[in-house]
Amino acid sequence: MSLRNTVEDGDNTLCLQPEDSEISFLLNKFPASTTNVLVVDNDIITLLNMKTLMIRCSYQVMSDDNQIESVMNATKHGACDYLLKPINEDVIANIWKHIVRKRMISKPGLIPPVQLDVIETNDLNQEKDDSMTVDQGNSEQNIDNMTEEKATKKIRLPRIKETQPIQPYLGQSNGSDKDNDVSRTVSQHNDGEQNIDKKHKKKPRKPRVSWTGDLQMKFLQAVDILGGPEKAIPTPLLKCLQEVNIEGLTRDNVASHLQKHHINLKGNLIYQQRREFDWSSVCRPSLPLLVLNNSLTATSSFMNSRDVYPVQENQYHCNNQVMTNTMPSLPYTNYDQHQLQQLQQQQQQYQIPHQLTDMIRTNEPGRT
DNA sequence: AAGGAAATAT
DNA sequence: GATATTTCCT
Repeated sequence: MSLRNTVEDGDNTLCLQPEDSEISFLLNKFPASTTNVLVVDNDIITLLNMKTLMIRCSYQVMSDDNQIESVMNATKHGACDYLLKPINEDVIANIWKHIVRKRMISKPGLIPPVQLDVIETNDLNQEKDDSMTVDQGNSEQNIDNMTEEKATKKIRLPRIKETQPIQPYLGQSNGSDKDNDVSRTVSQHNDGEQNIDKKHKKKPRKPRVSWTGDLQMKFLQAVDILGGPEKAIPTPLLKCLQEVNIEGLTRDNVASHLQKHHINLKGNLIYQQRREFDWSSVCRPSLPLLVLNNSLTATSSFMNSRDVYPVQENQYHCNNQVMTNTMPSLPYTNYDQHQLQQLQQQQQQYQIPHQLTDMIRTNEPGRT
């Protein structure tokens, strides 16, 4: 299955050049109904099924094609994606993101400032739930446990800083009534006793930046531009992001997100494999194609789990782990037929390794 | 200012 | 309890 915005405009330079007016529209929601999808398969039943799915997701199905050549053609013309079945509906529902992403890459300068998805942390919204908030009260105990624990690692003094005469944090005490809840009573009790310590002088926190959607997408692009996660460092990263009109981020925001990004990558078993292949060289000018196999769902380790973003680079989920497929991928540059065939053969030889999944199972701690 | 870790919010 | 994000420290 290949996907592109249209195959009609004949030139094979990137023909995805959004108009200004189109862009702001895009940033909010890409209209599935203007996305043309070419479905290719040699089985007519599959074709029909796929067509149904596509239509259900409001895509325009141009044709149900079973010609390999169509794939090649589409690829040449900038297909964003190439999936093997079976494909679940989530994948389909999110196809449009590729187009948005591609457009962003092709015309970063045109993109209007992205409004950060900021979550207001209103102190007064404490009233939302009563689910186990005991922690607040316990945190003092924790400090003791921790210091003990830290002794083995690094000795770092707990952050206790008293600057001003402590002002008891009343934020939640005015929670009207509805606190017939034990946890709260407990914590309040503690506060009453020894509020002389700890950081009760709550300095207002910055609103949280939510690294989802466009922001995350651009973050990843910026990381790529800087030479990958190992080379990217906060300040240049911040500048990159500002260049694509993302404003309002601080260096700290970026640094911390980068930190998390690193942690995520380290958690990835196959990270080493990934490093062996210089993806950045492939990904930069255009995205690699991805082949999905069996029921593995591709996703980005960088996205939040609630974000369905099925085809990010070359990763997929497997047994709750993010795996990386090291198969060489097809960039959509102007390969001649022969080169394409060679690459395709390489791809076919490469099966997403069931050995890997087996290996992981074997290494799983035995359950009882 | 980078990197890392604690604190805090979700 | 786990994660995400901010804040602080070296």
